[in-house]
Amino acid sequence: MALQLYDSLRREQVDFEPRDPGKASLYVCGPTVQDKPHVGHGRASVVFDVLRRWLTWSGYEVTHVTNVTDVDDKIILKAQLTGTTPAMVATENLRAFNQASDALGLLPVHVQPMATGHLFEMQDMISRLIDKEMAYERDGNVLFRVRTLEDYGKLSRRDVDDMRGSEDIIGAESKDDPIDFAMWKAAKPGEPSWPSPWGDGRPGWHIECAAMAGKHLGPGFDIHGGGLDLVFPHHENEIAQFEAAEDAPFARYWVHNGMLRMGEDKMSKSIGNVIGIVDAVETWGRGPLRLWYLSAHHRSPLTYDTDRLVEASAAFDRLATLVRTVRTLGVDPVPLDRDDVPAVAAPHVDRFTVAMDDDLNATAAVSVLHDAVTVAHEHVRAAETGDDEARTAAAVLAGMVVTLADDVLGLGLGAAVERDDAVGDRFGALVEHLIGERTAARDDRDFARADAIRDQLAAAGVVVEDRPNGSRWYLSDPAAPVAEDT
RNA sequence: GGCGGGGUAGCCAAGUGGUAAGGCAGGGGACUGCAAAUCCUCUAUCACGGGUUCGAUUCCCGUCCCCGCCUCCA
Repeated sequence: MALQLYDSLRREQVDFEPRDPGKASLYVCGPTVQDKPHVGHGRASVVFDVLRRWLTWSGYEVTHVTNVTDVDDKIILKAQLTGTTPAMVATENLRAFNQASDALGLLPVHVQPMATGHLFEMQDMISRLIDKEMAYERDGNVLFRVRTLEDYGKLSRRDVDDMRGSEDIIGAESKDDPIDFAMWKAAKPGEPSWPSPWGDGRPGWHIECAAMAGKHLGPGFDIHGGGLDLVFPHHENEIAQFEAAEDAPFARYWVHNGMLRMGEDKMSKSIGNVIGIVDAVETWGRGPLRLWYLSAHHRSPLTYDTDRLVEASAAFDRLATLVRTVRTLGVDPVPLDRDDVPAVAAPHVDRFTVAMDDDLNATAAVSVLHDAVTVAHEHVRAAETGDDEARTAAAVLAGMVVTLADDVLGLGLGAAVERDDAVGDRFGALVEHLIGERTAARDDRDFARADAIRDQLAAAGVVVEDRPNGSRWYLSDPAAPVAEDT
């Protein structure tokens, strides 16, 4: 059993067979840098980050490209409203986007092409379409002649005869056909523009992805991803332009992520319910946030809701607790080697693999992790009464959980626990001293003093728990607020 | 109106032609000086009505309801 993906174009789940054996190419539509990224962008980022991580785990050499749209109407408008330049708006928000990506623990993409850096490639593609008479110039604009493509609409399953057309750049009456869309837009006063065979202007949105995916990954690359809301017109038009210009298939698989909702409402600036990615990471922590992102199938809608983030935090703590508990046994979790899976871990790894291979069923995969945690805790119980074999099993299972959670799901579980070590290096002696005093008090059955010390430590953010083999401590998570917060 | 996706326990959410994972919350028990953590345990006629079938939550038809896209959007 190997990876299967649901392909939006074929409308069914199909085997993943890459263009080049052993390699996987991934193009994901990135942001238009008009504003700071919000948690909706984060969902798409995380979904495809997990896909990329799973492909890598599965042995593929992955090339991950995510573009940046750094020139468009909204960026220009934003610049006009704030009295700055489109380039400054784009640069500032691109920086915010990359900062948010780091906070989310996204693996850096291999190529981050920008529209303004690919004017030549876009103009070249447009020229070839004009030569083929599949595009035409009108008042400095260039439009794609939709009806010249027999299979236009195959991705979004739209019939050209049912389409109304839009006035994206010039009035419908000025077009040969109202449904033709702009590939090159003639310059308007005060707007950024570049020279072209058709006069100064700037590229249309859809042409950039067609040109850049083609340039960086080549015809027939493997996976094209993006939000479900991009299916039409964006992706439909990408396919149209690319396949018309190149006479070659564009992408082998189309993967789309579902939209994010804010309670009953759609996340929308006008409602004022936009949550920034960096804010969300600071509030909830990377692990809980990503666990929440993965709490629904990637094609299903997902709702941003405080209660659900609290649940995700609790679920994440359950994973972290196992790691901490295992370490109190005097052993460290043993990282999982995918090429040499220990027998105790094998059934879980197999189930995890089946789940992920099944169109990236991360929700089921997470449940496998939870099952493994339960089994590991059973081993911990036995280990605490001196069963060395059980101790080893617990360490192996905990390591498996950490490796899968971090390498594949990107939760940052190991890092969350390492933070305790970092603090321990500086203040550990102090904490240990207090715990020693508390232990002495408990031995004297002076529970009032023992509880006072525990309360004191708790006030400082140090949680003390008594285990059969002694007391342990760890930091309460600052990124796990109470339910009523926010 | 067109296209598409859904309705599974208090909540979130997988999944299967042979009575349904996991998490969170809650009840009970074990453990603990008390906690915490952990383990065990309890809680679902799978929207409604038909049909196919030995048997459907899972397939088909219909009904009701929800959501997304059809204009910019991850």
